[in-house]
Amino acid sequence: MDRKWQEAWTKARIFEANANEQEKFFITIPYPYISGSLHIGHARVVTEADVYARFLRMKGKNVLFPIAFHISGTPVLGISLAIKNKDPQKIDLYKEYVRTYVKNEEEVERIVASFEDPQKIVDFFIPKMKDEFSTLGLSVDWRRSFTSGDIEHQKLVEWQFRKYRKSGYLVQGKYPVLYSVALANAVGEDDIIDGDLDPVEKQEFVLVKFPFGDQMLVAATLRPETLFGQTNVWVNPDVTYSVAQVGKERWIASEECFDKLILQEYNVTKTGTVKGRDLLGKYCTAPFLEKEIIILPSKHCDPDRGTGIVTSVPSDAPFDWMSLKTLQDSEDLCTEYHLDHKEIRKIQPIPIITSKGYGDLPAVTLCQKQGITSVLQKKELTEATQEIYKVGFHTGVMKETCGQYSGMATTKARDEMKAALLTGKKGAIIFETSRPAKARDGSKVVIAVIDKQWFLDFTVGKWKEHAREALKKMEVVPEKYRKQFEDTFLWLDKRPCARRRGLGTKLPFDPRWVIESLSDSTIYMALYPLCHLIRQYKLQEKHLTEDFFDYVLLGEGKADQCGVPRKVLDALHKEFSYWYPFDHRHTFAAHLSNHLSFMIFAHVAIFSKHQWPKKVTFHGMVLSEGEKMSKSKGNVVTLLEVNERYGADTFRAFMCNSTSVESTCNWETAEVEKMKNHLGTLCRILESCIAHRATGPLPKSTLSLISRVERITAQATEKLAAMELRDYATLVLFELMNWYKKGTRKLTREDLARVNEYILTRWLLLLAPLTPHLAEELWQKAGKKGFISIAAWPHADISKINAIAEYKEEFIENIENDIRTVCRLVNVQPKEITLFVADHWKSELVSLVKDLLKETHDQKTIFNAVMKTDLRKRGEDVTKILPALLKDVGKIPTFVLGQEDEQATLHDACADLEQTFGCNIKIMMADKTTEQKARAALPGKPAILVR
RNA sequence: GCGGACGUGCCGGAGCGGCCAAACGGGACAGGCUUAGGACCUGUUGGCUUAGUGCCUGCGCAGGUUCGAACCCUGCCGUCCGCACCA
Repeated sequence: MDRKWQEAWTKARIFEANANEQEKFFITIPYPYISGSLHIGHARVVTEADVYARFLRMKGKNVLFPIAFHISGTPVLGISLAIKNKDPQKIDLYKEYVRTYVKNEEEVERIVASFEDPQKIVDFFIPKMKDEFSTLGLSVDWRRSFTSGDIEHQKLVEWQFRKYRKSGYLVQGKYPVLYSVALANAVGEDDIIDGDLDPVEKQEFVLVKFPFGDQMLVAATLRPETLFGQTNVWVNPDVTYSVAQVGKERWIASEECFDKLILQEYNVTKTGTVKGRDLLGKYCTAPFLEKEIIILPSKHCDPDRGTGIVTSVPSDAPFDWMSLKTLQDSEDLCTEYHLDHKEIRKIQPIPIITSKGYGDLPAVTLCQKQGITSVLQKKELTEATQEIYKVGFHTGVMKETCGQYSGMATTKARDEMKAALLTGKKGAIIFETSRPAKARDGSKVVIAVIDKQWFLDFTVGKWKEHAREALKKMEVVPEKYRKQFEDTFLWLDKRPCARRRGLGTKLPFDPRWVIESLSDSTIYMALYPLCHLIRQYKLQEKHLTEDFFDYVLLGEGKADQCGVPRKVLDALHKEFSYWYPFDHRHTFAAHLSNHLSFMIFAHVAIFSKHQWPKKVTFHGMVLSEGEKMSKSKGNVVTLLEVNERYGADTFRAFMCNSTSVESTCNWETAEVEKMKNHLGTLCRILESCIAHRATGPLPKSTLSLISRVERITAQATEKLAAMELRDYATLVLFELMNWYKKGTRKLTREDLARVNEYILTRWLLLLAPLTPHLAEELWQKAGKKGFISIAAWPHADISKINAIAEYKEEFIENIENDIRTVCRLVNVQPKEITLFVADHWKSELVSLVKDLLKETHDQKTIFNAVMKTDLRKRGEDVTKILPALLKDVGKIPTFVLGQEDEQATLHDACADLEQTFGCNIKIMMADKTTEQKARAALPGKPAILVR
């Protein structure tokens, strides 16, 4: 059934939107990146956008909902490289993908082999992705689809970057990246073994230079603020260090270190070596202290970490403290290294930082506390180091031993001391990975500094100011994300925007660089109004010049210079002006700090104010059976599976009904099955409505049902307009059904048929955005003309909303429940039930109190006010009732019907109640009986006597 | 570390100062319908309470503000998300 309607829609082209006189609505979602089969994560955003788009279309808007595809970046390239390199895993994986579409094994082989060419991957998967998306029943205008590799897109991006450059937003500079020497390339998280599980970060070490004769001993530290506590320098006695000319200086450091420095834009010439052992016992000059300190042995200096030389701060570094202690406690060890044991024993830790609860010598204190007695307790030492770092760094204050930095917070001292080292040429910077890491080919990952990296500099000029202005005017749903935008805008600084590899658009003025994939996808929505027309008019690459885009998008520039007839340009400009800006972008919340923010920046950089984004909405993530979807867990649910097992409507209904748009959706097969089941029931009910219809006046007993239907219509409309899809779905899938069942239970066949006639169209229309296939099918079965997908959204007849009728129904229901409670408590099968309607004066009292409550909740005030009226005559009773009433205002009925109406309502329901309880039911006025029980009656709560 | 969000019944999840023992959905239990199963219908599903439509306890934990708090404030505990060159 799904396929049938999808084809019918395509054939009738009802979702192809063109500029016209109608009010437009242009909704977009992030174009998906090709990565094999689409799964329910991809499907969430499009489904939600589609429900909304369908609603607005039915509301009479000219809705454009397009989808394009993103192919930029390294992943697609990575696939083709892997296949070129005959990577068996990747080949198998892609064979499997292809097999889902192609049955002939030879053909599968041929297709996968062709993937050596990345374009072939794109060519193969794009149509499949469109098909897979289509199985969801999307109301997408596919004519306007393109990929980020298409020439139209590339030309647009080139135009965008030329604009950036003219505005001074593009700058060049040095930049550290994760790098593999063997691959001679930068590597991303995906390229690193376990890069996703244990991310590799870039750490900045400060190199500290120790004058040592005419050379410099170079140590590396993460904590320059501790340098006043230096007592000695550690070198590894078993390591042979290198000596190298670095600029005008001669440095001593590990060979590995120099290799890294070479990659980090240092001018290094290795000139010789020196054994660690030979440095022991000698002295070098410590920066800040400006005095000689001794060089001592430590086997824990790793030549592949920093420089392989470590400056020792035993007061704050547990490793240093234990190393020092080992040496001090062992005369033999000193003798082995030809050190004067007495001298070594004189070395004392220097207190430098006071931090909460650790005293002056946190390393000493903590080692004692944790029972650390040996340098070999590596794990404990590392933990202790981290703890001191955390506490010392965030709560610490520099002591009087720290010269001009005394009294300063450690965080501040750190920055200032680092700066002092750098400006005084006593220090430098080296980048290290936060953990040892290997690329997928096994090669070591280090950090390289790229020179002349292109950046987008968000801090230039009024860029941020404009972005904030755009944000201010933009609708953000949920509103709580606005603050997150503001915060993001604050820390956005310079962003590298080009790489040396990957698919995408080349920088027009520096074609060695490819524009990075998040930077090339910030204004592509501007192509949706145009792309199919550019193709229709057969415009070529040579036409898509700066002038072309200037004119079509901005209405400025020299229109005659691009070789496109003015008429065509005007047609394009007109279409563009009609649609742009987009009215709504629906996105994953995780995209906020990058894609969405860049999108806003790009728009304010390129477009004028009236073309800035109008609205952004966010959805939550999708879990599968309570867990993140991943191939390794095997819980990825593809759209192909969804289509096979459940069909589009079940998917849509589940997705929208299971959770609110902004929350996490948990896909649980058992729950989805239930939804499928429910839709089956719903379908049967609607079919019986179709089969059994008649025109004619509706009986009085359906007043409340009609009221509810109208109310639900109004609510559904409201919820949809606010994109509160869960509430909408619950209303039309469940509430409407429940009220229908309840409200039609006791109707005659004839009345039922009339209700059916009334409700059927309404119900189908309300369902149409959510379950379009089901709605379309039943619409046709009911003999309605045209597609329900483009039928007019129903108006709620507010005048039929009858709160009193609804209340009366609840009133009777409450009585039923109360009678049941009483019967259960008394434990009798009732033979006769008497209902006593409360006295007239009680209605007066409750009405009065209800009014008074609008003003105050103060018991005294209310009591006094009541006593001023005629009710004073009932003073004693009032004193009894009032406190109870005020204690729980829930007891006060929504409407005070009054004695007459209450009695009449009970009379109307009497027959039903008698049937329900299988006994005779008497209704009496409480003031017309001597029965004690009757005195308990309250408005809305008749007293009940069971016999 | 920085920034943000969340914590409600057997479960998913509403509620965002009074109408809350808590919408809606699901599960479980009991009954009806049925050859049976499914579907469907009815009732029950925190504790106490056998003349009663009530009372008590309860919305992560501990306090506070208020006539009144799941909802506001403070602290604590726990869970999740984002932090850029990655799509």
